[in-house]
Amino acid sequence: MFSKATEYGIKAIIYIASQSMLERRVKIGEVVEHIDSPVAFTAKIVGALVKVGIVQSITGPYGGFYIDRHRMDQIKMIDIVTAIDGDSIFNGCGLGLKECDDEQPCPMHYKFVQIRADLKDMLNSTSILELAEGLKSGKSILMR
Amino acid sequence: MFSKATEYGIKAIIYIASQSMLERRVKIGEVVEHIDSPVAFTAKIVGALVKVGIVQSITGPYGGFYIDRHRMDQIKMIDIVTAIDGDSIFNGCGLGLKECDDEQPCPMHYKFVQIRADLKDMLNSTSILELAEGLKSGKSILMR
DNA sequence: TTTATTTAAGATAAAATTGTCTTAAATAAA
DNA sequence: TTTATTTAAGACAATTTTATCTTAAATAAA
Ligand code: SF4
Ligand code: SF4
Repeated sequence: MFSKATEYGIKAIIYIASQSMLERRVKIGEVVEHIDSPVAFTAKIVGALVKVGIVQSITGPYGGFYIDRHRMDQIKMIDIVTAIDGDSIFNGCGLGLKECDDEQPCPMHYKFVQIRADLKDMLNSTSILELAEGLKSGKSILMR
Repeated sequence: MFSKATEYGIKAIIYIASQSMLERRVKIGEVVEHIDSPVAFTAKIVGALVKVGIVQSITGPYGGFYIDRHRMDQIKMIDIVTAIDGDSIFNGCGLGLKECDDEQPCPMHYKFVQIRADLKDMLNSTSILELAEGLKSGKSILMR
C-alpha cells in the first residue's frame, strides 16, 4: 500500500509519540529497536519529518526526537504519508492513464474514486494521538 | 496503486480484448501504439499472461495475440493483477507489520480491512469484457 | 575548553523495478 | 525449401527505491 519509507515513517512516529506521552525523548537507536527498521534509512526519514515540523529534535547528549503533546491530535496520518510519498497515491487513474473523460468513465472509475476517497478519509481522520494511545494500551505492537 | 507492469498488463489486455471482439488478432507493436507503453517490456508482460492462459497467441506471420471471446466475461481484473504482481496487495497490514493481534487491532485496522475488501471486490467483479466494451463504445481511451 | 553523544546531511552501495537488446523458435507464404 | 514475420526467452542496462557509510554540526557534561 505504502512505500517502505512511509511505513518506517509511520511506525517511527507512532513510537516517538507513545514515548512523548510519557515525557520521554528517544534516540534513533531506540526507535529502530522498537520498530525493527534499518537505522540510517529510518534516521533520514525521521529527519525529513523534522524538517516539515511533524517531529521535533534536539542534537547532542540527552537529545533525541519528540513530538509536542498538544499537537499530537492535530497531526494526521495523511500528513506523514504526503510528507514522504507526496500525494501521488491520491491522484490520477488506477490504470495509469494520464487523464480520462469524467463524463465517460470506464466501469471501474467510480469504484476507484470511492476506494481512494475512503483511504484518504481514513488517513485524514486518524491522528498520531489515537495510534500512540493504541500502542500505549498494548493494542498494537509495532515490532511484529 | 499498481506496478507499471500491472498497469501495462491491464491496458494491453483491454486493447487485445477490444480487438478480439472484432475478430482481430493484434501484434505487440499495434498494442503498444494504442496503450503508449515500452514494447519489449510490454511483450514480456503479455507473454506472462499467455503462460497463465489469460491471453492466447500465435507465432509467425499473421500471428499475434487474442482472447477467446467466450472467456472474456470469466476473466476478471483480479486475475491479471495477481498474475503479474501476486497477491501481496491483499495480504498483510497497511503499516507493514508482519502479524497483528486481530483481537486488539490498531485504530486503522478495520478501515484498512474494509478498503482492501472493496478493492478486491472491484477487481473480482469487473471482467475484461466490461472494460473492452467500454473501450469499444468510446467510453475509455487507453492512450491518455 | 575538551570530550562524548547525538542529530544532520550527503556520498556511496545494494536491491528491486523498469526497460532494452539479441537470439531462438514457430509458422505462414512464396 | 526458403524467406519473412511474429512471439518466446533470456541476457543486459537504466532507473528508482532502499539501505549504508562517512563526515559535519550541535550541545550537554566534565
Ligand atoms: S475512467 Fe477508468 S481509466 Fe479513466 S481515469 Fe477513471 S478509472 Fe482510470
Ligand atoms: S491492527 Fe493496525 S497495525 Fe495491526 S495489522 Fe491491523 S492495521 Fe496493521
